[in-house]
Amino acid sequence: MKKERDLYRDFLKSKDLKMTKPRLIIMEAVFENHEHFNIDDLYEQIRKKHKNVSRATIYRTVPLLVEAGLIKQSLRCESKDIYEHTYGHENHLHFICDNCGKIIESGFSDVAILIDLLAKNENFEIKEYNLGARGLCKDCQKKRIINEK
Amino acid sequence: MKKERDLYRDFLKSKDLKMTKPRLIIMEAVFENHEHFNIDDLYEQIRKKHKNVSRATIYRTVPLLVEAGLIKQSLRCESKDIYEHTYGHENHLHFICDNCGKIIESGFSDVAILIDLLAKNENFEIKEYNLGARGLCKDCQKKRIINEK
DNA sequence: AATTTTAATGAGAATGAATCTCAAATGCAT
DNA sequence: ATGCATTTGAGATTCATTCTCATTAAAATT
Repeated sequence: MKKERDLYRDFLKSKDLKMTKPRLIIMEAVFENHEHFNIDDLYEQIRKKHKNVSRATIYRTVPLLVEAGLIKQSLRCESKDIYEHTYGHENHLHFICDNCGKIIESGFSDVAILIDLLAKNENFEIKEYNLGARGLCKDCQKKRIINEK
Repeated sequence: MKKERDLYRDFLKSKDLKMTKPRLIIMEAVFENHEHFNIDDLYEQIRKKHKNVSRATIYRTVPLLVEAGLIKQSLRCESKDIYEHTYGHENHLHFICDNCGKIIESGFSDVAILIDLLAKNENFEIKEYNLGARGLCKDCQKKRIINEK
C-alpha cells in the first residue's frame, strides 16, 4: 500500500495534477480489497466510509490510476468495465465461464514469449497483454451433461 | 456466402426460429464486406439498400449470428461492441494501437497449444479464444519519438 | 498565515449504446 | 388461402459513462 501511494503521488506530480483528498480516498479503496472491481462496486465501498465522494470523481480518477500503471481495464461484465490491479501482480490470463460467469486466472509466462515474437514480426510494441478465453468451467461442464435433455 | 446461408438456415430451423426477410438481409450484409464491424456501421450499410430494417432488429439478429457460430464479439472500440467473422477465418489475435486505433491481426496456432495446456490444468473447456495486446504500432512508435519533446 | 490563482469536486443533467414494449406485419404449417 | 404464433419497426426506456458548472480546495505567492 505504501509503494502504490508513492507511485501515485509521483505520477500526479509529474502530470501537474493535485493530490486531493478524493483522489487519495479512491486510490486507497482500490488497493484495500479487490483484484477485480467495477466502478459501481468501488462507489459502494467508498460510500460506506466517505459520504461525499461522488461517482463523477471516481469515474474521473480511475483512468488516472490506469495511466499511472497501477491498475488496468481487463474485462467487461454485465455491460460494465472491470478493472484489476497490475502493480505487484504477475501477468495472467482469464478463463471466463459462459455459464456461471466465474473468472479463473492462470499465469502465462510461456505464452507471452510467443506473443512477443508475433509482435516483433509486426513491429508492434506491446504495452499490455490482453489474453483470455471463454468456455465452460469444470463445474458447469458437469451441469451441462445433466441439463441437456 | 452460400455456405454461411445454409448454416444459418439450419441453425434457425434447429431453434424453431423463422427465416425472415430482415434476418436474411442482415446476415447477407454481415458477410458482404467487413471483417470487423459494429452495429452502427451495419445499420448504415443495410439502410443504403433497405430502408425498412430497424436498428432493433439488427440488435436482435446479431446475437443469433453469434450463437450460430458465424461471427463473434471481438473487441470494443469507441464504446461500441465490435464483431468479426469466425466462419472460414483462422483464429487470430489483435494488436491494437493505443495511439491510432489500428487493429493488426496475427495468427496464433502455437499460442493456442500453450493456452490449451493451461486450460487443461484448470479443467476449463475453451469455446473461444480472446487474445490480444495493446501498445504502439510501427508508425506510431515513430511519431512518438518526434512528438515527445 | 492570508491571498491569489488555478485545478478539482459534487450533484445532477446529458449522452448514447443497447434493450424493451407493443401494435402491426409476416412466416409457415395446415 | 387461413389461422396463429413469431417477428418486426418505431419509439420509449434503461443504464453506464461523460459532461457542465457553480462551489470548494490545493498549492503558489506574497
